[in-house]
Amino acid sequence: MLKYQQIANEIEQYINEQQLKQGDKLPVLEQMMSQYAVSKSTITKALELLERKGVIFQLRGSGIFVRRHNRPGYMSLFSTQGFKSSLGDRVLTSDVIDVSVLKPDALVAENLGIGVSDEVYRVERVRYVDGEVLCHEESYYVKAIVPYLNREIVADSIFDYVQSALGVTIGFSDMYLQVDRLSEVEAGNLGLQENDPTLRIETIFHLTNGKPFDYSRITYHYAHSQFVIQANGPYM
Amino acid sequence: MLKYQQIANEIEQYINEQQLKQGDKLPVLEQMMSQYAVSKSTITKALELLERKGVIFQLRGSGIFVRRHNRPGYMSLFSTQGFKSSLGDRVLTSDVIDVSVLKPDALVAENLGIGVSDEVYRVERVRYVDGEVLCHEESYYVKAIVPYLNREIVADSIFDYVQSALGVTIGFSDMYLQVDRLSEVEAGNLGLQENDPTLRIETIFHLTNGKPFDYSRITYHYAHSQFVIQANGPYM
DNA sequence: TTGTTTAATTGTACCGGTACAATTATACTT
DNA sequence: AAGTATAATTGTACCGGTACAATTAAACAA
Repeated sequence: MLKYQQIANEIEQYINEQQLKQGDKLPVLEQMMSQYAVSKSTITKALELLERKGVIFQLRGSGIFVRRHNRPGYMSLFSTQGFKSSLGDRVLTSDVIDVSVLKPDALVAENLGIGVSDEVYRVERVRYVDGEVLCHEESYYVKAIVPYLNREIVADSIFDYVQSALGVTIGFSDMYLQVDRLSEVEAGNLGLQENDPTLRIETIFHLTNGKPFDYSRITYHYAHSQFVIQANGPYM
Repeated sequence: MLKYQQIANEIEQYINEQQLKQGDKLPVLEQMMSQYAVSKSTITKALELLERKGVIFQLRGSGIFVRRHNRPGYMSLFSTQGFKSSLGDRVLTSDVIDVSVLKPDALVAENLGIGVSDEVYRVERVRYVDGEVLCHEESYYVKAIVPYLNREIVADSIFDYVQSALGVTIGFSDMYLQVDRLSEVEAGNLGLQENDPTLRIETIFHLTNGKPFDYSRITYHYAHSQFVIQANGPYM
């Protein structure tokens, strides 16, 4: 692991351990430099990472402070790798409905940047938080990149598997959000009524080299899905 | 304006002018260094800014490439300053319903980190894109920070005013998303029916020094609001 | 042709430095 | 006490450098 990542983790851990709150001040840069025995730019890089994550904010001439939202029960939309990290002590489970290999339809192929004759894995599952329905997910993985999946892998975290076993790293993703009503079938999946409100999120996940490898459509149960986004500055 | 910001703008402009598409390669770092006559770290900083904005992605050993989503009609959730920038050629207008000074209730005070006896501006408006209802907004500004507002300012962009006239700069914001049904009153505001689906977004905007200055509640018209989020890497 | 090794390309990590602007604390007025 | 100039604190912009890992291209072998 890179130095600046490691340091970022340690600082975040320190904040949690000390139970620092919104506005609390962290040690100054120079102290951190000697504390971790690295150069200024490495510390700066670690802090920048934490700033992007929404953990701290920095104020020139003043110091480095803890930033923290204080609404429990909201999931971060950006725990790109599943929701694991932002769930706290809540338990995430999945019902796997389908894992199969097939040829994508035109829309899926388009979103994955492949041809309709290239194969994809189709995964369908319903996800629960503490036993309550969170969402229904239908996702497609490019088989050339993810050559093998099974129900065990899919029941756990697909992203963990892809990263550790296959050694591919996720680069960036485009998410499309939309509010709509549920169809009859969708309502059945979520234990709701037809025409009930829902949040639909389509996401295209790309590898670091820019190639799409996963296109997923998620419909959220409106009552059990609340999201928080911590945005930074005018430039985001 | 800072060098690296300026350069970031120029590169983005270059991409637009040349109509570069997803995956197209930009000049290599070294060439950019000489092109803009700055050091490597300044170029790096500019590129990092563009990467965060979702304009490019960088691949070590390979080059710098254009990243671009291609779905028209989706607004970026992160044009923190109103939606101006992501609207393209569509026209944003507002009906101002209320601009008044009052004492906040407990909830508003809590979110703004002030007391119930401190004054706030209350602004209520309905916003339209190309004449169609986009959302209903109710927002509260800390009067100590934004000492004056009127209907003209509010009809235009409040954020532009706050930044240019008052010289305060927006630092970061926490957004809370939730899907729900509309109440009768809300439905009236948006020209919809009671119980129709909606996306509610509460946002707390902070200055660079971490102080909240604006708390807003927006309810979106489900048919006219589609959002895109361009997320970066595992660390977001 | 197809795979394999080697070399060139290219962005990133990390170092260490100077200058400076924003904030905060201090000393000094009035 | 209350404002005002002054100095100390502190993060950020920007420079220039070395080392290296990931990618790609070139050379080579089967």
